[in-house]
Amino acid sequence: MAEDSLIPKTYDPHQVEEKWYSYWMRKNYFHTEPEKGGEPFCIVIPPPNVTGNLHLGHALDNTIQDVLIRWRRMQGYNTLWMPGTDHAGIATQARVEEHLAKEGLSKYDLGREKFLERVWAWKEQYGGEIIKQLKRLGASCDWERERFTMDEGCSRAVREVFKRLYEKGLIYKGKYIINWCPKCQTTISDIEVEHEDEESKLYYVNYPAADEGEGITVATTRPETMMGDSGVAVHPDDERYKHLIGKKVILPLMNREIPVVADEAVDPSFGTGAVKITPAHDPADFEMGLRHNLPEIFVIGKDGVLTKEAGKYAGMTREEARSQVVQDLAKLGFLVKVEDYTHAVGHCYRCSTTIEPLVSEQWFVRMKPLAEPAIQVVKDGRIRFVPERFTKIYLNWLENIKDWCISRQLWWGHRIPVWYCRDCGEMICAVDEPQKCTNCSSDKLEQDPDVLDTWFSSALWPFSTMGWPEKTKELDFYYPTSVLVTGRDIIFFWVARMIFMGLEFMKDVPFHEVFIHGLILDALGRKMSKSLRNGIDPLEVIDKYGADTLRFTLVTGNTPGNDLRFYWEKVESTRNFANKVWNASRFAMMNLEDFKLQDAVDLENREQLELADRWILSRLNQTLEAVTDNLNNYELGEAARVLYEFIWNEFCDWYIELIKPRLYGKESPESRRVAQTVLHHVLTTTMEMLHPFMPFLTEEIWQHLPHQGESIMIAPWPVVKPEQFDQDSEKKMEFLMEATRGVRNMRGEMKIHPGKKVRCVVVTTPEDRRILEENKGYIELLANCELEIQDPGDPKPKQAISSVVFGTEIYLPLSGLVDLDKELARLEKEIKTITGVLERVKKKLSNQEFLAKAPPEVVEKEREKEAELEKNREALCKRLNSLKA
RNA sequence: GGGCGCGUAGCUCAGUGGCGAGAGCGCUUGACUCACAUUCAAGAGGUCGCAGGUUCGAUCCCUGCCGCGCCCA
Repeated sequence: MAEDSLIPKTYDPHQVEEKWYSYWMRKNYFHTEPEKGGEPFCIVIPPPNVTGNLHLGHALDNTIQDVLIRWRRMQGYNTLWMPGTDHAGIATQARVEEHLAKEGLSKYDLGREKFLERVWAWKEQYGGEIIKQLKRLGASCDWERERFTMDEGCSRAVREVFKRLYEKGLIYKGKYIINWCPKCQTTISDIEVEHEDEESKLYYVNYPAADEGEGITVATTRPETMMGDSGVAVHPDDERYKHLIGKKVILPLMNREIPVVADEAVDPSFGTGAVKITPAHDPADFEMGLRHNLPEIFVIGKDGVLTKEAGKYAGMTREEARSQVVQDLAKLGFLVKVEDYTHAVGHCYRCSTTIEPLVSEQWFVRMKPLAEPAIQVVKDGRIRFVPERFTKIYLNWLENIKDWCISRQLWWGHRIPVWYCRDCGEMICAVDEPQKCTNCSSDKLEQDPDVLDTWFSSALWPFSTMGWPEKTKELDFYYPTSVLVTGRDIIFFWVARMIFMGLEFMKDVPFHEVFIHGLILDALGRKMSKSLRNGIDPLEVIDKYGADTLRFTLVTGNTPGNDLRFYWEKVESTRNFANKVWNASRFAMMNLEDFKLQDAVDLENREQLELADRWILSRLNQTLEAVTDNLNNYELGEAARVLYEFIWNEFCDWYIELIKPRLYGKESPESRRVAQTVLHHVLTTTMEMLHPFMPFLTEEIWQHLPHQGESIMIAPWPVVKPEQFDQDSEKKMEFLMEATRGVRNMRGEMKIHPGKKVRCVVVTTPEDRRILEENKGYIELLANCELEIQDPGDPKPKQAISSVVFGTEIYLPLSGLVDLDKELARLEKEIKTITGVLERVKKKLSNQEFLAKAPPEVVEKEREKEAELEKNREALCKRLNSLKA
């Protein structure tokens, strides 16, 4: 039969995926309009870097989104998944610069305009790549609506937002200390600095008194900045130094007089309790400098090299200067001592270069007023984090927020919409380029050279993609979006910023829920990174195993918010699952060749259903209920697990095996028709449930089965049929399955060849006897045996091994083969374990407090357990005694 | 220093105020049974990190400790 069939024996994802994705695109299923009706369900994609490549983190993030989107679409929601890409300022510019460097060119050789042309060309060339990769993954985004953070609409939103914030006084330009990356040659914001502990030294340096009195010894980790010192600070309450406050000391090497000041920020327990103040090169010192009116002396330039202000150290790198300064201090006798010291040093998140704090003129967003409402909406529950624990991380950050430095010394990005008049110095902020100075009407205007932090534009993503500041029907219908799905690494970068921007400009939250997932780690539990070269290319996984397998692998065994290790073994076992589904369906297709939808019997007519039918329908409904509940709670991994177990264990291992005789026509045509109907119904429903997770495989199968409609992806999500829940059938089946296992177990123990049919003798209670008489065929089929039901009084076979299942005794007579001693030992062991459990149950049931305080159903359950265990133990003991006799 | 998470089978991980605590992989035994050897059947393997507490009952809730990881300062 199989040989005749055109359906391959193993599932081959390759042609299938291509075929169905283009079919879906052709049918325009991903696209939606507000007018389509239905409740809105909307997700905006976290826009990946336009010139980047898909990595496993994206694969996970987008699989989750696609599962939710496909599920809600099937449920009948008006479902919009808004796709797009991010211009990723620093990353993209750096890549193009690297590329230019290979031609021996720098961006300065080209000039700003030509350079930007090159970046756009680069974007055109590589920009589509990641979108193609998302399509390979099966992402059902509304591609007609694809956006890019630098396209006209989004750019306009950026300028509009800037202007409104500027006019409100929430954006300002100021001279402050910022984080400078000497390699990237730009500022970066506080959260873009990564702190790493480094083994370093703590240098104790003596600053002699100016007036022949007592000097002071300061401790510092950065002696190379001391040429920029403009003071020494001690804690005001520090008894050791009280008498020195207000006095002057001499800055060694520079011979400059600097004051000793008192400041609360000094930690008396650090070093000597006295610290040097370098306002131009340390954030804390900068603040102190302001408080005490100390000058900022720039000794390190933007190239990371010491400046003229540093005297003889000018031209050295920071590292060179440090060792030279230390040498000189030692030679001149100022160096008191050096200690080993470990402390956190800031590095650029992109290039890992040590950050240099610098004072410079930059643009900032005033955060306090924006943070306030963003805190409130989360506290009020108008935005909910899943898992909940991320709420605290979010709140904690916003409650301690500092102003956001938004200017970047890059060329690629949204240029700051501010112009300066060369004639009168007027500063003009405008959405569209102004022609004349608003103050003196001069036309000599020059735009600010800097661009905005990339996250400034991504913060607007939920509404800029829908046409803001225009009042569009999309904004009206889909905003606020339903849920944001993202990794926990960008809660601060992105999630928080979208929330305050949304509240400020849309007067409403950008989304109702934030679903945070963990990171994908390698098999050793390390983050995947370029430098470790431990990254896995999702496309490689798709090529080798198919997109469905990758998706299912990423989703299973993943609990919300927790990291996930990537194992090829896990991919393989998921591939096996896909193949299992394929083959179960293949079996169904082969046995439904003559089956049409109109042939289906009415499943509501329960009379014609066999026990196995009623059982699988009941299990199907339990599964559907569990899958739906889990999806509702963002427990995607659990939903997938439930499906996996239902399909493999219950549907394949038991139901399909049980209906084979009926399908092969060994029973009545009516029975065959019923089995076909149930098989078709269960498989179709299961494929529908599995579709959000494995869209390609399920579409392929669904299309092969008798079906109604054009595609599984627009089929309605199945609904629970309460009348199909069937406790009684489940209980009976459980008994029959356990009995089957009992026989199989005995066969295994006696090493009876699976092909050999054996005779078994069963002794049971009257009520179980009825169940057995009606359904013993199930056991006979699946354990390859013949059951002979005996009356309790009849003599039991001596030469036999036995098994007790829910009080029913099953004997496998084997004259001459049974090792009596072994059998006795086996029985004794079994009795011992049962007795142990039984004792615990009895103890519980004799505890008055348990009976009084435990819920009745728990007590009832314990009673049932007691009865069953008693029954089993009694049977086992009787058997033991009869063998001994 | 503060916060968060994790610690369950050899490995990777699920799980629940009431179970003889589960899965996948790995391991042992047997079978190429007409959907599937990417399979089927049977089996071994656990002090649920440690110590207290709450409770009729704790692997689960609380406290402390130990170990690992992450985030923030």
